[in-house]
Amino acid sequence: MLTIGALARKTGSKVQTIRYYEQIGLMPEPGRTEGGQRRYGDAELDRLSFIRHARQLGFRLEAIRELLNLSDQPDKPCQEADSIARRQLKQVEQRLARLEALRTELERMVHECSGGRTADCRVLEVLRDHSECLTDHNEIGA
Amino acid sequence: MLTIGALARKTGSKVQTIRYYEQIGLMPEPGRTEGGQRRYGDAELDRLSFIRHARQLGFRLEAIRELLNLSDQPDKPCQEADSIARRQLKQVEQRLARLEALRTELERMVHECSGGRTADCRVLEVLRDHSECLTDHNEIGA
DNA sequence: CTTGAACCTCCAGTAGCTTGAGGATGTAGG
DNA sequence: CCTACATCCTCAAGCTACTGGAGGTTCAAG
Repeated sequence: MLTIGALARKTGSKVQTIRYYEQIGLMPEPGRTEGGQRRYGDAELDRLSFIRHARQLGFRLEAIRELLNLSDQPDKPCQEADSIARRQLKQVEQRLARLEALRTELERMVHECSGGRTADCRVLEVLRDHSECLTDHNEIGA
Repeated sequence: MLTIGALARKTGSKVQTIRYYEQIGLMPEPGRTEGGQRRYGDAELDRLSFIRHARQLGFRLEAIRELLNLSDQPDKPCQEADSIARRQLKQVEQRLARLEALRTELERMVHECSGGRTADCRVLEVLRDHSECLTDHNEIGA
């Protein structure tokens, strides 16, 4: 039986985050000691690991909730899980493209700022001047 | 003279976002019509473009605030702007690395899910099983 | 039995907006 | 000049995914 702190250490989460997950119904209400402290078993460790891992992969909590529901019903076709992953992949690729453009621009900014005065500084120019923009002007994603 | 809606269209922002920026002091209070509607000139258009662009480059509003303060005092050395950009570049490179690992993992998930039942689905397996994780288990960054 | 780390609940705050209610303004067409 | 209606206004609350703190209790070691 694990305390909440031990569970946090094992999964790399924070204690408050676990309580938050419980609050929003992503983690179940665990057993308690006489004194009211939470105690966790292996099922909860697995579940939280799943959540942690999915979060690190960029899944939103709602998507994770869907995935957890799916994995509770193993006889359903997995199309749904697949499409969630596909959606995720698409978003990741968009973010990558934007970040790569951003890196290029920032590298240029840093290289061209050679320690002059602000008035000559490319860092500010690049941000001021739209025509030098290498990125497309779409939404900034979540 | 631009209405707030026209300014929004020109910069690709939303009307409410512009009002929000005004509220937090990132945009100045503009002139108003007799009836109380906001009217913007070129200075505001430039400033908002700057903000939009910087946001798309991943700068936080606080960093943007710093940059705007800098660009209001063009006689200062630009070291400060440079160091902001450098900080940003470092973060971007970290995010890129994480996202690339993520893409690999998601691609694997999507390719290996061959339309079976949920119980056989790699998407859920990969998320369940830590040993298959290709990403490092660090913080998910903002 | 004491000590101190770890636990508890509840509440507020964070970023960066977004949405909605309920009402006023501005402008184009008739 | 008047009407319609898109756009504007303010204010307030809501969103995601946590994080931090206050103030108090429990647990395990020594």
